[in-house]
Amino acid sequence: MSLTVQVAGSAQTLPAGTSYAAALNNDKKFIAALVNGELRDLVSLAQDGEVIEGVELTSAEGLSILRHSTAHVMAQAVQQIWPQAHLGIGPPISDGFYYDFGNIDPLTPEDLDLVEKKMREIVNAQQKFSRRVVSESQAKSELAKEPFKLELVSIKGAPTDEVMEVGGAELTIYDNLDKDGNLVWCDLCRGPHIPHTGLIKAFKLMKTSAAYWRGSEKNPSVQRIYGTAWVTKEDLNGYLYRLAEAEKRDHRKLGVELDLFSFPEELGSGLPVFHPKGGVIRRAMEDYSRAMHEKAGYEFVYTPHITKSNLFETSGHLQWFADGMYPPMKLDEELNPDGTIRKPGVDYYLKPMNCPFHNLIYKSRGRSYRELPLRLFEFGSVYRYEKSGVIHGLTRVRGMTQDDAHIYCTREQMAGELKSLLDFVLNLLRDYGLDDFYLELSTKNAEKAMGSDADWEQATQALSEAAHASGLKLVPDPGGAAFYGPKISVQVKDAIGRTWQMSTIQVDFQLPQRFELEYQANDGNRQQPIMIHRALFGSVERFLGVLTEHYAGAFPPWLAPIQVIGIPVADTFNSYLDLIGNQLREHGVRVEIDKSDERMQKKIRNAQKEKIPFMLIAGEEDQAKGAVSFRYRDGTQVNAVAIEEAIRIITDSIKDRKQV
RNA sequence: GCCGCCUUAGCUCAGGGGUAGAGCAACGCACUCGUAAUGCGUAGGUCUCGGGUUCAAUUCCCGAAGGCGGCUCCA
Repeated sequence: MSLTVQVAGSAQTLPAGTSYAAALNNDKKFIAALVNGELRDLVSLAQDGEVIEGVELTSAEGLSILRHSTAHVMAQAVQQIWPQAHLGIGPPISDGFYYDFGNIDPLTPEDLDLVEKKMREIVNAQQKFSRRVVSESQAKSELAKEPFKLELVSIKGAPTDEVMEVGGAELTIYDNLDKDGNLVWCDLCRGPHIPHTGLIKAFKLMKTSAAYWRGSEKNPSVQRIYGTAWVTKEDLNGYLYRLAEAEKRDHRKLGVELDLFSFPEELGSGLPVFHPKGGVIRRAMEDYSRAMHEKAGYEFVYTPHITKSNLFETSGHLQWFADGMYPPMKLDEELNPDGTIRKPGVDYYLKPMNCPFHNLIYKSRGRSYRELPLRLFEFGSVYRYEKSGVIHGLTRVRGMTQDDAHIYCTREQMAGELKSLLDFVLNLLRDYGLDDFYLELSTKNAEKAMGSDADWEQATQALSEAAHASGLKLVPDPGGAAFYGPKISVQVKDAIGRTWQMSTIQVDFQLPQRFELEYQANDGNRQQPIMIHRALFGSVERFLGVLTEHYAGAFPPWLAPIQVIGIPVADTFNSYLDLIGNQLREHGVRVEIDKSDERMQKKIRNAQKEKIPFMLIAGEEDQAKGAVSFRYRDGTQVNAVAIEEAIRIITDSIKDRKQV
């Protein structure tokens, strides 16, 4: 009997019992097969009618398989060292893999070295990965000592994609066999795997941490070990180099080095202060944002940072968001001499969101349909009581300023408003130098939502249409919405490919109801407006943090704290540079002249470390020609530029918000 | 909030039961120089904070605060 299959696009007839490896000509570059769109081991047997393609180690799928197999090697090593350790799950992740273990003490860096050493032995032993289909009862008896695996076997009925140990039609165990075919170790796993461990040429264990079993706080903790694996040592080194580069961009580090901001311990966790240089950047960002909002028809409002609790009762925040709020301040309580309450106090809360305040502005008088859309904008400071473990530099803080606006419009206006809003958002982000985006659509979380399904449906639909109209990639985020409505968030990729959630646009039918917002329609009836919540920076703090990392601290001139530094070849040229500096200042340029006692070389080094966009160097030759010499941050120099030309170059780059 | 690790001068880091060191930065003096570090000198620390053990704690133990890496969560 023979099989007819498609191999790499061409029809072939093969004898029954042919493995995928053989079907693929035993080509060593393949480490797995893609069969009818599903990944399989090479040693599995081809079936009639299948469409077969080879998977190379260097492909995305190949790398995932390599990393998954490396996770198995690590688990084997861990169990060889600590036999009592229970196996959790061990999937590949971007750039690497992890494996979770129960019943094991937290690992030290020395422990990791030990595991790595054991892993090398396993790799050198070239163990084969051998797949074996088992029945549920067989699996349960073989895995009697693995409580987590038993749990996975019993949830197999409802397989989830993220648990790759089980899933698909059958349960499988992968045996690791030594050169003589003896069983060394085995693990419940869906597979596929690389043919043998010898293919693992470059790996490294990166870090350990605790994690919750199956991702839920309610479950027990497991110890997670993260590792990375690559096809070659060069790839591994390249990855480690990229990590080191990313670390150099860390805004927390640059914030200190460039004297931009700090987190004084005295203030408490997650509460930043901005130093003068950080303040310049922040003001430049905010000023430009204000100007653009003004042009786009927004009106500016101001609201206080605290309020009596009834506002947040009306808005529903105390019902749905209390965990994220600072506890209340109780004021004005009066007691009788016996200690009983004579006059109850009032709770005041720091505000976690600006929307209720803007609603009060809307409600301050009757509104006409002629006023809609009404766009209220505020740089609003909000405070959220974030759990201590989640605070992270400027990207996750407890006190922040949102560039927050609320748009009140009619149902008919909503779709158009959303489209133009998305356009406005993306253009503004581009002006700040971010131009690689995708969108995420966060929809209703059944456990944490108020309002009718129909309203949610309509709001989600409108957002979805606006998103599609933008032409950007749209990723669904089921259950990710806030309690009052669905949202689109703009995910921004930075210069080294990391994504950040920045802007959010949310449609809200609920708060207008809860606040009983109204407008008078052209037919004289009273109607309820729809509210759109939106923030472009997300928070000014986070945006500044992301920009710092995006630019690695080398801000474009329009944002740079010091735009130009004058460096004299010797101090006799100080006054000549002062002349140029004063002209630049008249154009509003932030310029300093370095008149310190240092040598010129040292001044250049200092300016370089401060990442100042323009160094203007002047000595005898320049002065004689009425010129200056440019040095840029990348080391290039342009000598003998006439003063007028120099001023034009600098002011143009600032005006155009160009990077230099 | 959970798990682990960390906290010594402004920064980066040595050190270690008998109250401390380096480099850079700061300050002073000399040097006046053409594209990433001139030389010499001076000053700077309740060793994060609070308890405990000890004749003696910055060092060992406990707790807190802050930080870092994850988990969970999120602008």
